[in-house]
Amino acid sequence: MAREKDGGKRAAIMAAAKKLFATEGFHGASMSDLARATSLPVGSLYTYFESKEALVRAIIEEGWGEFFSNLADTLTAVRRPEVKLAIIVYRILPGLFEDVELITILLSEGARYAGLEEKLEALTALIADLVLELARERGMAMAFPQSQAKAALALYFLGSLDTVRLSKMAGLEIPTEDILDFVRLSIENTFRIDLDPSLAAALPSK
Amino acid sequence: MAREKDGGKRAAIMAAAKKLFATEGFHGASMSDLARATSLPVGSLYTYFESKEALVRAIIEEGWGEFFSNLADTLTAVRRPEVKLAIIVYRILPGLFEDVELITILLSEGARYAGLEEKLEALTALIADLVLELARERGMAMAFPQSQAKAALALYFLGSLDTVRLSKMAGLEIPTEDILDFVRLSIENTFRIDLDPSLAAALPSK
Amino acid sequence: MAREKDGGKRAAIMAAAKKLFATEGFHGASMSDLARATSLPVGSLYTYFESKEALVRAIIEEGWGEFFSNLADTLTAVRRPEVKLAIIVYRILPGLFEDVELITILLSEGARYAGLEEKLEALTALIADLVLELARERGMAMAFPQSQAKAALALYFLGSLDTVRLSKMAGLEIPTEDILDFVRLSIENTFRIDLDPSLAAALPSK
Amino acid sequence: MAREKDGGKRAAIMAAAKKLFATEGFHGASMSDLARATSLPVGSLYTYFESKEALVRAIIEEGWGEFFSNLADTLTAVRRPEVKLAIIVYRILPGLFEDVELITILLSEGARYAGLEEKLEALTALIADLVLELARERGMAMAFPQSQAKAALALYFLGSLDTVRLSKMAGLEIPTEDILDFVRLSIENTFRIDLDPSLAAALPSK
DNA sequence: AATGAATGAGGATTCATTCAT
DNA sequence: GATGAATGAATCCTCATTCAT
Repeated sequence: MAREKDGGKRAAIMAAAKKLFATEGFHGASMSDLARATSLPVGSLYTYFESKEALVRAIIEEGWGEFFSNLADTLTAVRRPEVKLAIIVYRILPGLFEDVELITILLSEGARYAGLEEKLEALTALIADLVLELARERGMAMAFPQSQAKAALALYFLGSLDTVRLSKMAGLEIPTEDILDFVRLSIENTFRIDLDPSLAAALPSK
Repeated sequence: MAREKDGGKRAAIMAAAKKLFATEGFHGASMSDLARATSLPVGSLYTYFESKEALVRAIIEEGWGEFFSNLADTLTAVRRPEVKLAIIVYRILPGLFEDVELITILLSEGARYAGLEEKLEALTALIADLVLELARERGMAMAFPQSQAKAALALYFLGSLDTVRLSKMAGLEIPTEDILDFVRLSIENTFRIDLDPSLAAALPSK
Repeated sequence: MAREKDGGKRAAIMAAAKKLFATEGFHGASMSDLARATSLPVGSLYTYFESKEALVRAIIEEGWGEFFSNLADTLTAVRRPEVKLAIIVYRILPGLFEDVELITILLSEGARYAGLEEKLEALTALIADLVLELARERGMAMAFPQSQAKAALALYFLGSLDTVRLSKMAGLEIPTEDILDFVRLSIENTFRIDLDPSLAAALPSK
Repeated sequence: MAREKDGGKRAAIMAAAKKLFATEGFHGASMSDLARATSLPVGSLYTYFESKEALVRAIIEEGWGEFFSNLADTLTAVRRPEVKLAIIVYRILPGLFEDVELITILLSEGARYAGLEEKLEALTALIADLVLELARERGMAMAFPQSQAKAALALYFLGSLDTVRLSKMAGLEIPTEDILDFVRLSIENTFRIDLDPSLAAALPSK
């Protein structure tokens, strides 16, 4: 039997590539740089990833996948919409915001190869349901028409990602906590809801 | 006397570069591509711009400069803060949003060479004053602490830019109009103000 | 295991580069010229040498190193100073003078990258000791003050190299033998010594 | 009538080029660099010199010409050979050695275009006569056969130039004075002559 | 599977010279 | 004559990928 492809090595490559792509840019980091960073021969990179593109794609897919499945899990596992929101806002978003490297790559030229827009569509769809739920429960007329809700979501999501990115990568002085606070406050105002942190703590994290 | 450096040629190079950088990415567009696109010999590109970096820098500087001076002009030329806001929201932002190429470059790796964060700081400072003015006039307690205002502004600004970019460049289906509507509505809600389009129309555009 | 870096290829590149740099000049010979001369793709040149500069440096280092270690070996392996001189003058110098390509490069712009002056200092130091030894043994008052000895050595060394170079590369009609004869005679006169060729033949060459 | 070619401008170009070629190398200094250094438009350089090559050639020709005509003048104007030698050694050589820039260019790749070897032949011929004269007058059997005299002269001449160059341009620590002293001493020893400085002072300099 | 040398098209940039003005 | 923009071949070097070992 031939040796198995080594999962640890694959992970190591992805980790190093994530850092490199984030700091140097997709084009700024060469496969040789990556080989050096991982102390692996160039050839090996190609036994784990078909191409440089495939590598970014994998990084984005994994990062996004984790974020997205956390989100989906929460939405299905939890019943009360305000708890869903609280978990998103106190656990899932902060987790994503921690990962500046992923964010940077997500917003970079490398994302060209990863279909960011479809991911956003899926996200939008998921949240749209949550919003509907909330509106129904609270007997609210939706503050925005559906189309604006989509714009609102994209704007908030991309806006926070980009703000986090610029803060951490380019020295813009805005603490991630301020961004999160603003997002929470906006949600609370929009849905006239109270997002108590304890709501999020109630459920065990995945 | 020899031929004068041709302003039209310089502009043509910038225009072509803007399009190329936006569609192919800063690294994806080579100077040879640009030469072909402008029907100019490579060498000529370098009589007008010291380097590829200098070229993006010029594009960003020019685009941002126009946007920013429009903004600054409005803020000094107009007295009533709600009119300032209306002009920003009905004239200046739409103008900026029209220029997807600029937006794309602004958010790309090319911006690495253009100090985007300083530009954002300047923008933030300008708007912060406007917000204070508004709050004072309306006798409102500020809805957010100062720090969150900064986060809020960055988030809204970057978020709309990025949403516009993805809509127009990557097929995310969100009309620019929805984005603008959402921004207006948010402002109206935040400041309990009414941003009638006619307020903006009142003043002659620059 | 992948192919090993091929020492023969490295040597072939150096040999071809040596010839090219000597005949065309460091700037006159392009890396493409070298690729053509070696029937190797340009890229391969760079798997063996980091840059064009590194390539000249290697050539100079190797050539000088061989010359210098021959010299140093002789000085330590042999006891009698007149035998040392004889070996230098009948074996080591002629060997160096044979290598016009090396000499040409040594005296060219390429040497800018190779610290010729430090090499000369080292050479001077080595010979200075020999001269002292000789003077002491022969009970001679040194003909020159120390400082002039340094000037004398540099002048003789650089002068012979340059004369050899111009003879062989530019058609100046001075046989290498004449240059060597003159150097020998000068030494014999200076130290009132007799440099019989047989003294040099006595020792086995390295 | 058209404006005359401006001699001052031509001289200024040559002076600046001399400095640039010496410090940056012939290839290292571009015509644009030269234009900047002279505050002259590139085009003007070409109204005074047909090409970059022609420019080095002119620099070498002028520098060498001055040196050589000084030498020739002395040899014809003065009768006693020891005075000739004294003038050469106390006035002409020091003058040449002062001009490191010229020396550097003379020994550089730029000299490729200037026929250095013919110049050396001419110099050799001139000095050979002087040597013969001396030998005859002093009733000496020539210390060297004619061929070695040629080698000796080339070696001394090129050697001192190269030593001066490396001292002043590359930090080799040998004062020009030491070089000159050594040359004088060598001549005095060779021809059993006394080169009193006052011999040189006797004649008015050109 | 592992390795890392090999490849050569393509990258940004320079530069001597020309020539329209 | 003076000017300096125009030119495009040529410069050094990089890099994703392949493939012999």
